[in-house]
Amino acid sequence: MARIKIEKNSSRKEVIVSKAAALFREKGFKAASMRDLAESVGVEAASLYNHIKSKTELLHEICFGVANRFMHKMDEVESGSNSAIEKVEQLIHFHIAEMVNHYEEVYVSDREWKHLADPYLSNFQTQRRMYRKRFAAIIEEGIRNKEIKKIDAPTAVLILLHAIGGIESWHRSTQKINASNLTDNMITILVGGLELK
Amino acid sequence: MARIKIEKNSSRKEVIVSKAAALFREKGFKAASMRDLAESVGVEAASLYNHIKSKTELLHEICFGVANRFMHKMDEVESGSNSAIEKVEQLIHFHIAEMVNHYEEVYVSDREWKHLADPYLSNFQTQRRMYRKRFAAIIEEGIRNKEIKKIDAPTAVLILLHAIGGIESWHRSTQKINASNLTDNMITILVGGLELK
DNA sequence: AATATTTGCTAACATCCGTTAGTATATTAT
DNA sequence: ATAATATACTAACGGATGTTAGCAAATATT
Repeated sequence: MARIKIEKNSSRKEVIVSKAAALFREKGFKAASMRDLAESVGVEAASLYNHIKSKTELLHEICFGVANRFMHKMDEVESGSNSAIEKVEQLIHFHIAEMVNHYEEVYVSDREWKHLADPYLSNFQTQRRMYRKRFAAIIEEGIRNKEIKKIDAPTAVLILLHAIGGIESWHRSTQKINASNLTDNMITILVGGLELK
Repeated sequence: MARIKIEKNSSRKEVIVSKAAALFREKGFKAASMRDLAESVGVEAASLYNHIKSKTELLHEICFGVANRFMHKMDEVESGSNSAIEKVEQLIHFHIAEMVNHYEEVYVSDREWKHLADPYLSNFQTQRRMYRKRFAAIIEEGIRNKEIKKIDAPTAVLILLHAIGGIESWHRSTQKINASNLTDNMITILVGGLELK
């Protein structure tokens, strides 16, 4: 009889969530079937339901796991006493690190949250909006302090977040450029701009 | 008997493709059903098949329509005699204009192309790869000319494309900032960077 | 060793999906 | 007006999907 293998400090549910993240990333939430997931876990589809309530619960776990980590980091950055530019750089660093260390979950949380069901959906959207507002507030602080150019802060936030979220293509060909180089490049471009002055 | 209303110079198929783009954007390709589409067109599901071959064909039409427009613009920009920075700005302008004028199609082409079936899938991926290479070549030209900083050109391209592709949130609240302001902001940030020097 | 609990399996369900067949009706061409 | 074509409808198909019920085996607890 097949059995879900667990590592130390991890439940069978966590194994399933992790495999689900990989599958949802590859195929999309809707296109990934519970039978696909079962195969990737090494078990029959029905057996999954001894550990989880529903397919949607898997998406909850993934999305809110990611969102909570970002919120936590935002608390930390906000309460620090660095300059606005430094705070922005801290956040960019964190986003890239999350993208590298929890690629599947972050990707799914970014692209598949639409398939959450209420009340999780509205909850998630609210959290996301909050996060962006707090990010924008940091940029506005930088503008007041004359560290940052006079730009539309919410737009800048969207640009930053989507620029970072789009490293998926890089992730596929890992050897081409490593994470540290990538981070340097991103911060150079986003903070310093393309133009050589 | 219901009948698909057409405007001047547009076939019924084009109406369906256009409605499909809106639906695929809203729900995702897999989650959008042909019965949903039929309802939005104002007709029974089976009737759609008098005009199209399959659901996937709708995705082809959308994705390659968008891809062709970008390729065409790239031809035009490449053959011009502007500086590299100017070429980059031309392309950014075009991307934003496309995002504003053909929002649903561009969005779907960006996020749902995974659900294309071969040989369309590989065809699309190749075209996309080509486009990015040509974009990167312009940036590398700018680096050689000392117009642009020494950065990793493919990374810069990904950043630019994803930054622009992420204006979806802006599009939802149209009144907040208009297209021209947005474009200015984006070019300022992406070309000039955040930092005030 | 005996019992209780966890975990997995097979089988099946109701529902939704894309699509086709066959037919009726509206429009266009003759 | 008649014929030909384009368009829409109803009905139904085969298959995939998420999930449940009921039972068997493995593991943990006593």
